Amino acid sequence: MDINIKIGDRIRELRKRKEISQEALANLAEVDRTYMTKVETGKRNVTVKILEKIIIALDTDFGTFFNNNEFKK
Amino acid sequence: MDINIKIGDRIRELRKRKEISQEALANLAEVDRTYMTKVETGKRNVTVKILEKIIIALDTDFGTFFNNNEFKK
DNA sequence: GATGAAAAGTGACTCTTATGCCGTTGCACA
DNA sequence: TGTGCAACGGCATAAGAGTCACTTTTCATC
Repeated sequence: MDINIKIGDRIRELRKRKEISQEALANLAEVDRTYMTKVETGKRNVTVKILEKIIIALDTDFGTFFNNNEFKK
Repeated sequence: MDINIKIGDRIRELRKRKEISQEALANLAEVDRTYMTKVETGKRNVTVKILEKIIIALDTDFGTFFNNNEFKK
């Protein structure tokens, strides 16, 4: 599966777990609300810096974010 | 520490473990040799797709790549 | 120590794409 | 029928991807 879709799915999963909206997460990560939609739906190929902002906004870290079966070969 | 430097360091670590040159890794990942240098030294803010190519070239996966103390908060 | 080759790093450049920001739409539900 | 949330398309601009000529470092061998 496409890596951007996997990442979008993972962001959505962690966001729902926190019970916040895309807009709230976007504000925490300091990115645009409509951009966050595109990231979650796998339509954007994000850079590491942006992904870091989102991961921090989700109150987690890269190790935890990628510690998921979808990211194991 | 800057996330791009952390990632560059991690790539270097795994590359050395495989005992191959930047050029060899660059060829495997299908990126330019000088581009690989810049990634390893943290001078590029790579996109997820490029990082994926490098991770695959290193014969690993995202889960393993980020399963490292540098990526835990 | 000198020397040469392989490996790694740098600066500058073009081309491509990520990012930020619009307006608008669809949906659920009070 | 209005409000919150999510998704879409398009555009401008900033920044990433890709490449080249050149320099510096590394290191084995003399």
